[in-house]
Amino acid sequence: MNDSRDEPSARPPEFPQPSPSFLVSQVGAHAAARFTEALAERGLEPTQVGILRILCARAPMNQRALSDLVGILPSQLVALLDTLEARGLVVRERDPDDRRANALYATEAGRAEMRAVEALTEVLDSSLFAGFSPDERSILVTLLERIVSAEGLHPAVHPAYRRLAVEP
Amino acid sequence: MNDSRDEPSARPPEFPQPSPSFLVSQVGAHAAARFTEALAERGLEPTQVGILRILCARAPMNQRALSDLVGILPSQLVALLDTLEARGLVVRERDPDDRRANALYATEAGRAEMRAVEALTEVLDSSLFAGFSPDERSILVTLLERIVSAEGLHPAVHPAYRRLAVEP
DNA sequence: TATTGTTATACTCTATAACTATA
DNA sequence: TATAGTTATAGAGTATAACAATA
Repeated sequence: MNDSRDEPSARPPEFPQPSPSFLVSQVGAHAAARFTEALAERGLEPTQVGILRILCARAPMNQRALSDLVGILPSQLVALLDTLEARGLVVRERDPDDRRANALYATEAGRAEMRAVEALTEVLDSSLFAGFSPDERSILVTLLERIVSAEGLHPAVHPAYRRLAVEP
Repeated sequence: MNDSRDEPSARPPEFPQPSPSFLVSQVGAHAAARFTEALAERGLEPTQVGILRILCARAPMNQRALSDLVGILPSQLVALLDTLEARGLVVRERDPDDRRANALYATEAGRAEMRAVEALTEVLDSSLFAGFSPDERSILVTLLERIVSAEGLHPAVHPAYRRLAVEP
């Protein structure tokens, strides 16, 4: 780690200037890794949080709709929801209108867990953007949100669930 | 205003403002996915390019050093280099100073391939940052590079290759 | 004895298809 | 017949250990 604050990174001269795409992917993967680390302290994985996040915002929802939204196969959703339900964060209720379908809800404990994860994320933000002024942080967010919008990404769905891909 | 038009994804009100960490990870994963797609047209995978990039910049290098740098296990490096060597992008020569070790080099074809990948990356940049002015693009790059520096990332090594090292 | 590259193998994810119960 | 959820299984990917050659 570098203890000099605003000093530009010491780029080895033999490596060319990386592209903006590479940079955002590199920093994004690092942020994801640090988030995964932080979550581990609560015994959670990013995918579980991704599902919990959706169910806190959009309930009830059946498994097919959830599968389509986040891009996780219905068959793997089963085990994922089993874990979340066993921990009391989510419930499956039978949909009275279609008895084949499960109506998924986040429980109150699930909402509390989600709030804890959000607190943990704020700590991560403080660490990752420690050298940033409020203005700089806000500029970065604005620029990234324009890409989210222009690329048609769902604002709360992480694309890595759809397929694990690495680097540009 | 902008309901379900073909307007780029407005934020559904039930989802809270995402954290900067989530945003950079989300956009980064999307950029990575698009890069993977683009690479597929050349029959390459991101990991192969990551190795080729290193060997174009730093040669000769043995497999142990490469493994340590990019965080790929020595055993998986074998098959990876087999593929790159079979395609003529990389060569293994025996290190005369230490006959256990291979001296790895990118070939001229490997360098040409790397240039093609860089051209392809520029196309991706143009698409991903299409709505950005040169100033905005440069601001984003500067902010991201400060994180690369502050977090001690190697400017040319993608963190997703790195395994979580377990100390014995 | 330790290290480099390699192989063999065990383990873990992911994807596909089959099964059930509803519709 | 088709669909929601589940289960079973095959395939891909990843990690660990053993091995030969060399130091």
